[in-house]
Amino acid sequence: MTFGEYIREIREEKQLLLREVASQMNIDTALLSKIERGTRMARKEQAEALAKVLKQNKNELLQFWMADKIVFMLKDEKNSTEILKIVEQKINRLSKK
Amino acid sequence: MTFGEYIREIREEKQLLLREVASQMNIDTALLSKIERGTRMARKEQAEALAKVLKQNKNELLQFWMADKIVFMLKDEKNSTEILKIVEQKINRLSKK
DNA sequence: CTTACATTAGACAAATATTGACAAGTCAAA
DNA sequence: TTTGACTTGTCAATATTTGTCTAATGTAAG
Repeated sequence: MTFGEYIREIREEKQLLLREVASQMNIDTALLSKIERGTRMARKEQAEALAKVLKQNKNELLQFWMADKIVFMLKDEKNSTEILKIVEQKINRLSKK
Repeated sequence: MTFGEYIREIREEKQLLLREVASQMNIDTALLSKIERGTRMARKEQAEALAKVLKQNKNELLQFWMADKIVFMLKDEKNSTEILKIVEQKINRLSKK
C-alpha cells in the first residue's frame, strides 16, 4: 500500500471529502487528489499537514511517507534487494558512530 | 565508505589525475573533485562513465551509487532502521507480483 | 623563495524539475 | 439535466541542480 492509498483509506473512513481535507491543508483539491492517487508526491509539510488533519501520528506518517519515496527510487531497479542490503550496512555503520 | 571515497580510492590506485578522469568523462575537473568529496552527487550517466573510465563493473558501481543516494536521504532520520524495514516489506511485496 | 601543477572553493548562469493553481473533463446519484 | 465529488491536462512560477569559470589553496621540486 502506497502513502497515497493509505491516506485515502483514512480519509474515507472518516468520511471526509477531498475538498474538506485539501482546504484544511491550504492546497487545491486537485493536488490532494493527485497525491492520493500517487501521480504527485506530497511534500514533507503536506505529509505533516495530513497527519494533523487526519489525526494520525505525525512521525509514523512521515516514516511511511519517506519509505514511499525510497520505494519509488527503487521500483525500477532489478537489484533493489541487493541495494537495500548495502544501505543497511552503511546505516548500521553510521549509527554506531 | 561513500561512493565518492570509493572512486577516489580507485582513481588513486590507478594513479590517475582528476584532470585525466574528468576529461574522459567530459566534465570539469572541479566537478569530479566535488563528486569525490561528496559535495556534489554524481548523476547516473556520470556514475556509468566512471565505471567505464575506471574499468569497474557498471552494475556494481551503479548499485553503490544508488545506495549512496538512499543513505543520503536517510542520514538525518532518527528512525532510519524502522523506515528501511517498511521499505523492505514494500519491495518484497512488489517483487512477488 | 619561486615555479609548476593538482586540487578545491565559491559564485554564477543555464538547464531541469517541482510545485500549485486553474479550467475543463469524467462519473455517479438524484 | 443538474449537482457535487473527483480527476486530468496544462501552464507559469518557483526552486533545485548542474556544469563551468575564476580564484584560491596545497604541494613538491628546483
